[in-house]
Amino acid sequence: MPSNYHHGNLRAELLTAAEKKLRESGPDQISLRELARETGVSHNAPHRHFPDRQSLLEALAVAGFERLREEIDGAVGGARDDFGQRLRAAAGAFVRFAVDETALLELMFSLAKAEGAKDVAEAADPVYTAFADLIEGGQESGELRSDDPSRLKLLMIATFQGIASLAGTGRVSEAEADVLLDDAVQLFLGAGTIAR
Amino acid sequence: MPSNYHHGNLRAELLTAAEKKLRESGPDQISLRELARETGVSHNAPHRHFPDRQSLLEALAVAGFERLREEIDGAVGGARDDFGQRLRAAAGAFVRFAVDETALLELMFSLAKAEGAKDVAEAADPVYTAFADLIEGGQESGELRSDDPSRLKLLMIATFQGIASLAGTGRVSEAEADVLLDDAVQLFLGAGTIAR
DNA sequence: ACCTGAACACCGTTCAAGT
DNA sequence: ACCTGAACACCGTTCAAGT
Repeated sequence: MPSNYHHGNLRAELLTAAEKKLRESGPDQISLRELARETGVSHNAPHRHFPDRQSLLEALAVAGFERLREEIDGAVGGARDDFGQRLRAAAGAFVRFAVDETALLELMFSLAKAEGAKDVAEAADPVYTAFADLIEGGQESGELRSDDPSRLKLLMIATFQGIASLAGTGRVSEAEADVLLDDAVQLFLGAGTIAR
Repeated sequence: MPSNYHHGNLRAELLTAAEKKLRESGPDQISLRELARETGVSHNAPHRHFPDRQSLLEALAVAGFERLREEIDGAVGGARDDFGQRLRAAAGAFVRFAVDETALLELMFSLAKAEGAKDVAEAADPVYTAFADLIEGGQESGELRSDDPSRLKLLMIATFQGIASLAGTGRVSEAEADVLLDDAVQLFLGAGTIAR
């Protein structure tokens, strides 16, 4: 039953190969035909799993958001039961992802806003929700001030997003990003000055 | 002297057409052959100005950074002679650019980090320098605390970058981005709480 | 359902040639 | 210097066909 009809997980194999290519050479270098060649199927076999090139990219983005979500959740779960620690862990996981998977994250954000890619936007949602829930929890427990919850929440997300962007594009090193994250969390927790 | 050899500003015309295409359809839809067709030259004429597709994209990014720099400088110059106002104006110009030229800014950042594109990285530098100089000026005049200049500076740049990213990808509206900018500036100026 | 093979239009890039 | 025209290899996409 190995059957010349391939193993049945062609879709997964294509995605893995595409992710590798994305990491090494960027999204422009992802070619359906080349992926098919590498996977040992006809140039047309991928079409059954991904109707066009765009849908392959979207699938990559969806999987990326799912993985990012898992890593944020994992980091939060592994942190001490203290709001500052959990927030720091979540943001740290985000920045780590931005450094390790720069091209993928770029693709993810790029498609999440694209008109056509509804599924990508849906996959992106839980990531923002994860941050939002965490922050709202801190506000409810009083660990974070809550003069205007939604504004503070957005500002925090923006800041983490910005640090991830700087780190992802190499404008700050990972060590500098860690310091930035510490400073940002401390600032938001209202600990006073930014730098000790 | 109109000469069938085209007008002499083929390069500029190609860039303009490419920018339009980028805005309307994204970078993937930029095709040298199509630009040549639209401009009324042979499919090979662009090659004299841009040796390959990548160099056209890099030229777009370089021009983009130059324009962004000009708009930031213009905004700062037009603001009141008060650090908070000038900072707010600079960040506002940045966010406006992110909203109006989302695809271009995405391309700019993407190429500024790319290994090969040294000229793009060089064009990007003045933009960061503009923010850095502004912030350092505020620290020197005492309008901005300076416990640790470089850390605060990076955190501010990251925050503005994040707000621009949220606004550019449509995750916040332009009005929300304005509020975010106000909050961020107020926070950094140490005015106390984030929300009044 | 899943894959193959041929065909079409398009693209980037290169080369030889024209003015 | 700047542009043309032909040629090459590659690509995404579609269609008819095989199992």
